[in-house]
Amino acid sequence: MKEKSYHHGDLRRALIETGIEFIKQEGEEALSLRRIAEMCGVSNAAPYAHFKTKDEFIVAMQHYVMDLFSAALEKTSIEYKDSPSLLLMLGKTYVIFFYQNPFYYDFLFSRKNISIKLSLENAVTDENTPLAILQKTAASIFRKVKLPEKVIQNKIIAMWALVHGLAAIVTMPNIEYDDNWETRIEEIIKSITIPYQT
Amino acid sequence: MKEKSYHHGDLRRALIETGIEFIKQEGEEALSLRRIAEMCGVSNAAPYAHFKTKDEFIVAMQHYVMDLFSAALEKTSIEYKDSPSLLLMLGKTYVIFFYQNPFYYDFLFSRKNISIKLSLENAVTDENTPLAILQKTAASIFRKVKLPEKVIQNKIIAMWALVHGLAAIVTMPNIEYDDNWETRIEEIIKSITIPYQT
DNA sequence: TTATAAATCTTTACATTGATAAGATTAAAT
DNA sequence: ATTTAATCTTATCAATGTAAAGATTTATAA
Repeated sequence: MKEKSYHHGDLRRALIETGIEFIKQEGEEALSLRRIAEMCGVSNAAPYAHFKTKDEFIVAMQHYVMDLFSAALEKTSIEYKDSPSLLLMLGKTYVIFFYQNPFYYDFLFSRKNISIKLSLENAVTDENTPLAILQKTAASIFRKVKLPEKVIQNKIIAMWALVHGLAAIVTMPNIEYDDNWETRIEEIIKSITIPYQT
Repeated sequence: MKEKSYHHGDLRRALIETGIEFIKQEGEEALSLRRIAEMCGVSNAAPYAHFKTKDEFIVAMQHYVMDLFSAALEKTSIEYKDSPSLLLMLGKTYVIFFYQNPFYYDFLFSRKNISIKLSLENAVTDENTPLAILQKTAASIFRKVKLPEKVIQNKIIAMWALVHGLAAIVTMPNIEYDDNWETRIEEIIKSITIPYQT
């Protein structure tokens, strides 16, 4: 731990962590590379030794946050292993993760940001992407009911869409709702048996 | 139609329409107020006679696009009035709207942008917001089944989350899927009767 | 060890952008 | 017709991403 050396020592990590903390509180829109550099005590051009461009920096942070997200899902996956409410709890975890850090939603999923490959059909279940985890669980549950593969695939996507949409909704800044989303989310997911027509 | 007068004549409208066309093709991230001004044949400061700030310009465009969205839903609402598949078709329209113009999704819903008030509980059904339209329809359908009000509210939110999430998914740039989303969407929405547990 | 190379950081500089101020031109109002 | 308000232009500024050139430290190789 040097006091004030020319070299920072661990700038790359410092930039990422400072940047993520900033995004967590103020959102990506407000993030300026120069300010993050300043917060880390280095000059404005220093980050360019570690990231070719600001976008590359963003991508690095995304992977960091995406790992947090995956970890949350995996934790639930283990905790509720073999429980009949596993899928429900996974969905709840999905939503709560963003509910607790609203800025992460846009940061991970806004159109220009998505650097994570997602696959719908025949998910690569050996990967630990959030989608893969959800897919794997949903698939194993749905397959217990004998149904055409296509229907199962559709159900998986529907389940994903439901929780993803809920995440989008609960992170909207101008949404009005009475309190306790956290308990409500579970009820909403359960209510999914909607009597749509034809 | 003057050829080249000092005054533009209808600059405000021109800016909005040019801006929206730009967003439709390149997304909001790429939009610069100066470039839009240039495209309209005026100087860089001209827009400030019509919008105090860039954000105000953005909000104006959002309302424009949101109106397009509402109109699409209302059209479906009329077309399938009294049809048993009304809700399904509304949901499909919701998703297709963004599927056809992916950049609109982020533009309307990205966190910093949402200037439209949304209400979950006891929706203001006399307004023509997309949510209100969906809510009104869903409510009238769900209420035919005798259920506690809270359950109905949950189902409404679930329905909204499902289509909103689908919209988010189909507009993701890195998502892989085989063709014909348009026909698929309907099947996915229908498959919503998911056998979740507990 | 020492000379050379590579990595990391600073300073300077530039182009783009949102925004403001001062003034020119036109349209509206009295 | 004179005044007033709206609209537009031409500077100008500060913040930002980024490139270039050089300084300082670390790593490598002789």
